Amino acid sequence: MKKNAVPATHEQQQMREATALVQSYPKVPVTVDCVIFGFEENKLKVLLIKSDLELFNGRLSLLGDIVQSNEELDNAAYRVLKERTGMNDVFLEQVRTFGSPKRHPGGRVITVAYCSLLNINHHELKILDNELHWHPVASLKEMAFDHKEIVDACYAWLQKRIQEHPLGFNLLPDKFSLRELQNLYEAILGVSLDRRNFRKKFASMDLLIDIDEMEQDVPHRPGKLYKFNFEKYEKNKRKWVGIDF
Amino acid sequence: MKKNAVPATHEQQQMREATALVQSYPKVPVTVDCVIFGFEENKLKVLLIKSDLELFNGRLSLLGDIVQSNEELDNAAYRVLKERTGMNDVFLEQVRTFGSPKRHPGGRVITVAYCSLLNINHHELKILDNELHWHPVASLKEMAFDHKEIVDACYAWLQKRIQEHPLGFNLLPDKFSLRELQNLYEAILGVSLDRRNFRKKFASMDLLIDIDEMEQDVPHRPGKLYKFNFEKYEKNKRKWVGIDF
DNA sequence: GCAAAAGTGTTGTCCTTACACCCATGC
DNA sequence: GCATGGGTGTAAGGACAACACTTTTGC
Repeated sequence: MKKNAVPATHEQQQMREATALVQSYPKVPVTVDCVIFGFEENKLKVLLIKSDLELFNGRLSLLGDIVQSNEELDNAAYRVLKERTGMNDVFLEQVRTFGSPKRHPGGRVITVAYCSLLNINHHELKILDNELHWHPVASLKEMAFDHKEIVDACYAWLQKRIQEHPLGFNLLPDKFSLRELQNLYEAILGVSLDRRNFRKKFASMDLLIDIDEMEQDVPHRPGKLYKFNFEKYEKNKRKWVGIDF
Repeated sequence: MKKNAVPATHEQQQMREATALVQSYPKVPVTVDCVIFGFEENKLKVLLIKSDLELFNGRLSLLGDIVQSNEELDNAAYRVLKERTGMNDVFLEQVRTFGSPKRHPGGRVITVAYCSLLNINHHELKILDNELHWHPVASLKEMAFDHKEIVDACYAWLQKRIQEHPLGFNLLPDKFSLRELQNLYEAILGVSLDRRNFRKKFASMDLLIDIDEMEQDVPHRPGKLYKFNFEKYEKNKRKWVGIDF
């Protein structure tokens, strides 16, 4: 649509007002921090570096970065993932924003926490700067900033989400045995589950594809391997209504 | 602990580094927006104003404000609530952060969305600036900024949360009938529920206190009034483990 | 007495849980 | 042949869904 002079000027005037308003606001640096979970040796692990800041004396820190001026928050998180693991087709979801004025010793920084799940074996850690490594979640002690609190929040989020959505499969290889799947659930939820009931449960959901292959190189009877049927799940997503508290 | 000169200087040096780092970061204005839900005439409603910005030509907007330099995010949201409803003992929870670079016409503004629940009758709207009013959620059309998207996200959040936690009672008077409670659930979830099963469900939870009062001034047989037993609920919060998707 | 909503039980189905034995493989 | 985990079925109990009639009150 072609604009004539008068409304264009009026619009421009309104834009100037809006811009002036935003420029009058106090500003604060905003970062994203990624809590990247993986599963290895039957343990839930999280990808961490040693903090850059001397102040923290080598304590562990999440992978994070400043959000660039014209960058979507989600994209900033994907960028961090890409830079550190080389992957961009990874599960990622915003969890919560942490903005306590004292959380960063250098001044106020607000951070948006993202949770990400990936299969450790599929992702070579490209960059070993700052001693990038996987750490078992269960044995984390003090961390830099409020990063322990962020990890705890994401872990609680994961525990809840994994019971309601098939996120867990992002942590496993494409092909997995029911034992691996059960180990994953037991490790993340911190419970032990009845093997027969667990298998029955997944059998009744009918979301696992039997690919007619067996485990290799295990020192016992090999188990069958399965894939998760994401298409079928997406089609039949249930709308559950109930009251339960 | 008294510090001697050398470590103090070292610490100060580290602090200067940290501060310099933070000051080098790009900065962006951060706001909070409150999605304040109420329940009236068997409808879920949300508290909105008409946008200040001429650009939006009177479209509806959430209640929000800039986060002050040394303010906790939660406190900023409580402040907004207090300013508009006069109340500070209100349910409030962070839901999600919206940070698309184009969401504000005056430049980039990141906003942290909060969801809040209150009983409309207990809260006189103190300030009727900008035509502060309750609007039925079901009939919301276009809104200013991305506020429709934020309301939708908070509504979805509420639908999910109300099934797992007793949030709904924040929307009702202290004393309520089972009918009112059921109306609330039906309105929020958008379903109709079997009256007998609904009552049995709550009876079996044993979290409603029969206060031995009846409804007044209803043009039909009055129902019993109840209070919700928050203490008992807090004590017996269940740890549920199951897989369901 | 009529309109309007309150209050109340039973039954079948399904899901969950608890539980024990034989089987296939590597060593 | 033994150690290790794979694979399977059943029975009981609890939760949920479906369903209809009587009671109380205001008018």
